[in-house]
Parts: sequence; C-alpha cells; structure tokens
Amino acid sequence: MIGRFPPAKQGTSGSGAYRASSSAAGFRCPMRHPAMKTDELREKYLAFFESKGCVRRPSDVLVPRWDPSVLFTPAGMNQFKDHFLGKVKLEFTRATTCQKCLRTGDIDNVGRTAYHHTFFEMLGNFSFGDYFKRDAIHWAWEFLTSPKWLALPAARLTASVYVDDLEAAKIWLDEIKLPSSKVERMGEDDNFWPAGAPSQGPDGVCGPCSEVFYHTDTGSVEIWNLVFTQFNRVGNPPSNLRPLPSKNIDTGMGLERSASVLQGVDSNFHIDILRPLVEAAGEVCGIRYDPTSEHGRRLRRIADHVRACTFAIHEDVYPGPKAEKYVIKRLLRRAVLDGHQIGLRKRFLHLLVPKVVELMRNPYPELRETATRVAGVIEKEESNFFSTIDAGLDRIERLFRDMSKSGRVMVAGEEAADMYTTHGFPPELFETLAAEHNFVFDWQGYRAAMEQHGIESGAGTKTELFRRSHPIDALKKAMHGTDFRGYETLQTQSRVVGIIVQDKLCDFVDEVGHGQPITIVLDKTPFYGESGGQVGDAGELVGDGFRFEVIDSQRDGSFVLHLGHLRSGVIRQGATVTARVDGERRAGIVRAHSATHILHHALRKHLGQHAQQQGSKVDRDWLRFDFANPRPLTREDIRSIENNVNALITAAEPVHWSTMPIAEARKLGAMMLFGEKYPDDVRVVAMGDFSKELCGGTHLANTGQTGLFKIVGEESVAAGTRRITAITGPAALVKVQEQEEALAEVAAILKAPAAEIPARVAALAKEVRDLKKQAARTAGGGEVSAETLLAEAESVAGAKVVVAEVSGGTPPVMRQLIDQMRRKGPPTAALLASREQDKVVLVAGISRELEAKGVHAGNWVRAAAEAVGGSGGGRADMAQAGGKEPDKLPAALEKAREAIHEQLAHAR
RNA sequence: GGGGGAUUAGCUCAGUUGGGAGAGCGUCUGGCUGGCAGCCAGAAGGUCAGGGGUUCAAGUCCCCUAUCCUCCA
Repeated sequence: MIGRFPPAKQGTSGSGAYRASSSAAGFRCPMRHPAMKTDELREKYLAFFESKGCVRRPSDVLVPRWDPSVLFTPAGMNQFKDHFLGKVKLEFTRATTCQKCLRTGDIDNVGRTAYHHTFFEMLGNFSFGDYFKRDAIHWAWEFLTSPKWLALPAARLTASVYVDDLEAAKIWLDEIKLPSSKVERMGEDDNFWPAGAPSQGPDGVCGPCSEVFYHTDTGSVEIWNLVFTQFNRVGNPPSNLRPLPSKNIDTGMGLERSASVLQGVDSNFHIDILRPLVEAAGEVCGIRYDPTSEHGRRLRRIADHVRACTFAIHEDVYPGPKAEKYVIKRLLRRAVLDGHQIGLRKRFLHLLVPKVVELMRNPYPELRETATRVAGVIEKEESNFFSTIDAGLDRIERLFRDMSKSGRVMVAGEEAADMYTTHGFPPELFETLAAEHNFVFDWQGYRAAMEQHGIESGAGTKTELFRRSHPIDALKKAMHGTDFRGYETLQTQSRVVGIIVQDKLCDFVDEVGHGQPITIVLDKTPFYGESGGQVGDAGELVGDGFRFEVIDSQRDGSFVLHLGHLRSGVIRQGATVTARVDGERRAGIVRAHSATHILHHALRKHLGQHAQQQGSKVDRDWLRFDFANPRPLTREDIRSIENNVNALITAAEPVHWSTMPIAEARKLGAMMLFGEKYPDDVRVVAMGDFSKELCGGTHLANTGQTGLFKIVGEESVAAGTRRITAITGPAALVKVQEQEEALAEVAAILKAPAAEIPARVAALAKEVRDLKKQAARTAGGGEVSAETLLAEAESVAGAKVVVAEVSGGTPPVMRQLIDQMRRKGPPTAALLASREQDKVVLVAGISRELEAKGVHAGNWVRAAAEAVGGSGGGRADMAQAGGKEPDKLPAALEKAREAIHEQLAHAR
C-alpha cells in the first residue's frame, strides 16, 4: 500500500504548511498543536462515536476461548460476529471499541517495516443493520479533519473505493467533495472483504470497502478501512452477489498507525507508547537504539513480541507445545534469540514487562495485577530456551568434530533442520557457530528440509471456520435466554419452548426408548447448565401424562439445554412441566464447588499469590483444580493445605453471593481470571472474610456443610501448572474407610499392628534383596571353582583347554569362572555349559594370547550350540550361546572339544 | 491433530551389525594435604521408564503405554 499514491502535493507550491521539520529526525510535518498522545487518540475516537450514538464496549479478550475458529482476536469485529450474522437478539445496533488484537501472519516483517506488529490495537465502529455507508464515510471524515477532533489537513487525505461501488464513490466526490484525483477505484483484491470474494469466494456475507490514506512527503499510510457488508455471495459470477436485507458497517482504524501520523513519526515503533519500550529493550541489551541498524530491527522485534506475550500471558496463555500456547512460546523465543544475537547470554526479556505495564496502564490497568506472574513466566521460558541452546551446543560440538575428522566443510541443511525440529536449536545460531568454525551453512537445504517437515506434519485437523448453524439459533432470535432459578430452588413450574431431536426443532416427541438423547429448552429452569467447570444438573421434567429424565444439562449462550430421554407419554412444545433437579446429586456438586473456592484460598495462602486457578472441573463430591506453581507439591505442602481447608470447613463460615457491576467487584478485590470475558454485572461469591470470587456456580450456605475434604491426587498438567484432585463429603469418608480396610488386611497378613507396617515391609524388602544377592553369589559356585576346573584341563598346543558342565551355572557365574581361569595361568580356552529347565546355556572364553593367534570364542561356542539346536556368538575373547535340547549336551561338549582342537591346530 | 527425539547410578550423560551395565560429579570409608571444584586409594548405589514381542541371547530390534523435550498446523 505504501507509495501507491504520489505524494499529495496538488494545489501547493511545495512550501509553507508542508515543509518538513528539519530539527527532529523522523518528523515529517509540523504539527499545529503538540503531538497527540496515543491514549488521547484512543479516548477521542471512542468519545466521538459515542456522540454518534454508538455504545462503547470494552475490548474483548485477546484469546477468545468462546470462538474455536481463531486462536487470537484478529480484528475489532471479532466479538460482534454473532451480531453481524443476526444470531443474537440485539441489545444495541451500533457500537464502538478499541480492540487488542494479535496476528502472526506477517511475523517475518515485524521490526523490518514501519507498520507491522503482532500485537496491536484496532479502533472500530460497527453498525448492525443501522447506519450505513453515508454515515460511516461522513463520520470518518469528520473525525479525521474536524478541528475539534484530529484536525488532520484534508489535503493530505485520499480515499479508495471498490470499482463497482458507485454509491461510496459518489459520497466521497459529491458530499465530502474530494477531487476525483483523490478517489481511487480499486479491484476486488484490494477493496473487497473478504479479498477477492466476488470471483473466488467464499460464499456468505461480504461487501466492498473503502480505505482512507494519509500522505506524508515520502509515502502514504492506510489509516482506516470501512467495510460495507451488504451482500450474500451465492455461487460463482455473474449475479452471485445478493443484497442483504440488513446491511452492516465494520470499520477498523489502526491505533498505532494513526498515532504515528498524528505524532509525525516515521514508524509505529516511534510513537509515545512504543518508542520508550524499544529504548528500554536497548537498555537491557546494553546498546543504544539506532533505528537504521540491524540491532535496531532486533530491538523493535523484541518490543513487539514482549508486548504481545505480556498481554497473552496476562490472560493465562502460557508458552507451551499446542495452539495458542505454542504461538506465545515462539514469539518469546524469537525475542530471546534476538537478544542472544545482540550478544546477551542471560535472561533479559522479563525485565521489560514493567515497561509494557507502564506504557499500557491507562487503557489496561489490570495488567498491573498480573505483572509479577507474567514476568515470572517469561523468565522461566527464557531459562528453558537457554537450556535448549546449551544442550544443542554439545551436539553441535560433536557434529563439528565429526565433520573435521571426515573433512566435510558444509553443514547439511538436513542436519540443521533436524537440530531445529528435534532439539529446538535455531538455525540462525547454528549458522553463526558454523561460520566460527569455518564451515559453510546450507540454507537452501535447510529450507527444503523444513518444507518437507511441514508436509509430513500434515495439516492436522482443520479448525471449523464457521460454526455450523444450530436449531438454538432460531430460539436466540426470539428470546434472550432461559431464566435460571437454580440458585434459589430445585423445582420450578416451566413451559417447554423448544424440543430438539437430532439437530432439528420438533413440535413434539412421543417415542419412548429412543437412542440418542434429545434436548428440551424451557422458559425457566432450576437446572444448572455445565459452565465454569461445574457439571450440569440431572433430574426430571414431569408434565401431564409424561415424564422426561434429564441426564445432563448444557449451556448454549444464555440458554439451558436439558439433555435426556422421554420415559413415558408425549412431550409437546408449549407444555407445562414441573422441572425437578436431582437434589442429592446437586448437593454433592455444591459441596465440591464450595470446597474448590476454599482450596483456591488455601493454595494461595500456603504457596503464594501466584498459585492462581488455571482451570477446574467440579462434579458430584469430586473436584479437579489446576493452578500455577513451578514445582511439585511436597507431602508436607499437601498435608498442610488439606488441614487448612478442613479448618475453614470446621469454622463453619457463612457463604454469601450477590450480583454487582464488574467495577465494584474489582474494587472489593474479588478474584477474577483475566482470560475470561465477564458480563457487565457479575456474581460474587464470598465465604467468611477469606474468599471472594467471581463465580456463576452453585454453592453451600455454609462452609461447614462440606463435611470432609480429602486430596487424592497431585500431578503435573503442563510446565508450571499443577493439578489437585480431591473429594468431599460422603465420598471422602468412603475413601478413608476403604484405605483403612486395605491397611487392616495388610496388617493381618504381616501379623503386625498398623503403625509398624512401614518398618516391617522395609525389613522384608531388605531381606529379599540380601537373599537374592547371596543366591547369586553361591549359585553354581558350590561344587566347582576355577581351580578344580583347571585341574581337569587338558593341554593342547601349549594351551589349557577346559570344557565342562557346571550344574546350576548362570551366565554371570560361568563368565566369572572363566575370567578367574584366564587370570590364573597359562593361555586358556574354556567353555562352560549348564542346563536350565528345557534350555542350555553355553559360555566360552579364551585368553588374549589365543585371541591374538586367531582363535575365536564366538565361532567356538556357536559350533557347540549347533549340537543342542541353538546358536550364539559374541566377541572373540568371550561369547555366549544357547540351545533348546538339553539331552544332547554331552554331544555338544564333545563337539566343543573337537572344535577347539581344530582351532588351536590352525592357530597362527 | 501430526512429525522428530528422549527416558541408563543421587545429578549430568556415554554405551557404534544384539553377546561381560559404564564415565564425570556427588555420597560414604581410609590415607595424604593449609587455598580456588585439593590429592590418592577403596566402597556403596541400577527392575537400563512400564508392558508385550522377536531371539539361544535385548539397554540395544519391533509394537503398545506413560512422562518429558522439540518442531509444524
């Protein structure tokens, strides 16, 4: 895009208002007022569109777990997908946001160009069937040029429109009064969303767009993209663009780009919220930031990546081997590698986290709350990466030695690719090391090998880009959701508003004994749909002449889905039912859920505030809780955490809950997870004065109702994350009783009191070990010794020859005997054999002198083994064989004598 | 989701067509010795991740499982 227009010099004689400032490098045009801060730009934008009736919405999370089609939020419109698709009942029809985004498509350009980032912020305004092209264009123009807002000189601005979008062109020309030379018409590859959609697809919602450019003396910057989604594409051209009944506006204005224009700097990395970070990166790397140097590029990359990772880790996305976690790991390692190539040999990246937090504190004050943990996670990953490099260095040293030995001068691309894919060793570093040893590095071969690796890894599973439509969508248009009454009651009188069988809405079901569960939606319900880790309720729906058994409850948005089976009668749309939750089951779930909160508190008290929840699952008197901790818990840790939880249960602290605006909950210090997007009003569950958590789940009235809490497992789920499994109430009691029972059985077997069992078992284990050793020492050694065997030896050609059966001789014993004979005297050749059930074992050994003469123990023992239906082999001085016919052992020994005579006769 | 690799003494690791489980550091014992990883001698310590298979014979080859590392999507 850069440079598509000639510099906008029309109508000026190249002087006055456009004179580039010569004082500060990078300042291309003089500002009429002090350069606008990025924070101010962000706020002005949102305020401006609020004044146009848009609802100001907070940024969605960076990692939208609710949206399986993306790993990270890629654009401002992402949180409004369902709004655009008409899938939800709208609470507002126009909105404005500043959205944090992360994209890795252009990752290789980051640092090299002025405008590429992985992490960035996007200003946007959105219309869902409300205002359209005229307002969108007029407002964009007003915001950019009005003295009250950005006050950019109109002469510096141009627009582009889609070639067939006469409507947009007309607005720019006739209403905004841009000269026709400043309105460029572009094809579908540039000015259509999705790019190339009319001819290439995909089918679905699409539309032309219009971009606004700002021109400096050296080039132009695209600062705003207005997308007019007005068509539904159906099939191939021609006439495949059907007008949508409801037209939408989706706009995006890059915050960093726009700030760079307002601040008159030549790169996004030089605006007020980024340049200090780039310079801080220079500081921790011990160099001064020079924008034009190779190191300058590296510092910009470090700044970009550390910003991205800080936000992602803030939302609990730790570096790891899968999906979004892997993206973060790669970003971190790239940044660390840049530091390494600048010359750093120790951890440094984590030192930049405070700077990120400081520069972003106005829009994202919550970063402060996790800064320590974020820095810790980054430091850990840095240190892992350095270990990876160290381990790789050993391997590479070995490779270099081999290469020198064999006279090779080029590091093969395959070797480099193997070092990278198997051991994580970066090729850039490999190349540097190779150069130091005067080896050539084969980049071409490396790339080819990596491409091959990509093919072999396969495409994996393709993520579903568009969620398939669901019958629930029809309900979503009609009502906001199911009214959940399960906090106060376990039984309601409800009305059936939806019956879904195999993904289709039905009017009634009368088939009793159907296989697949069917789904019932009610207007109100006491059933808790699975969410927040708590499993769904079970129970029954009973109405006039029918009974429906609910085996599970799920949630879809704000709807509760009752899954189960019709047991009798006919269930109809509109029928009145008594919805009744299985109270005993729910009670167990509630005990486990409240215990989870108590456990969370105890973990943080005992291990430190970093031990934050990473995920949980709550079932009937059973819970699984994942939390951040760098090392396994000791038995003492577990014991004292368990004690702490049980003490808080015994204290019988009251449990209260209330709903309040999220800001108020934050003020109260309620524990919240930053990877979640919370509604405007949140539910806060408080226990005594020790725990306050945002939580939608169901809880006890008093912690004492938990009964007993018992930890039954502690394990690792990922680097830096541990998992505790625990049980509560009756289940905990049963478990303890079972263990008591098992212990009693063991005590009975040992005939020892329970308390003495450990000592008794230890003594038994030692005894077994000692007996085994003794047995090994005495086996076969009882009757025979090296001396007795030698005494019976015959002399052949100056050598002693021993061929004998050693009853009960195991291979180690026979080897030892042969060793003793060889050490004792003259050159000796010995072959010993023993029977072992239906097998024969043969061991042969010869003195070095005989080996030097060409006698071979392996050949010898093989010759003998053949006589007992086996084979064998080994080294020249010691070999081993086996056979399967013990009866023929005497013949084998005879054969052995012949064979050794033969060999000695031919000895050199 | 897929590819590659690892798992051997308390720790770091070696173990090469399948044939006697090793080194360095650490520990213990004895001796020598004024230093910063002091030196010498000796010893203890292993279900070669677990399970199955091939073989006369498996740390080594094949299959499965677990855990970890690593790359790709």
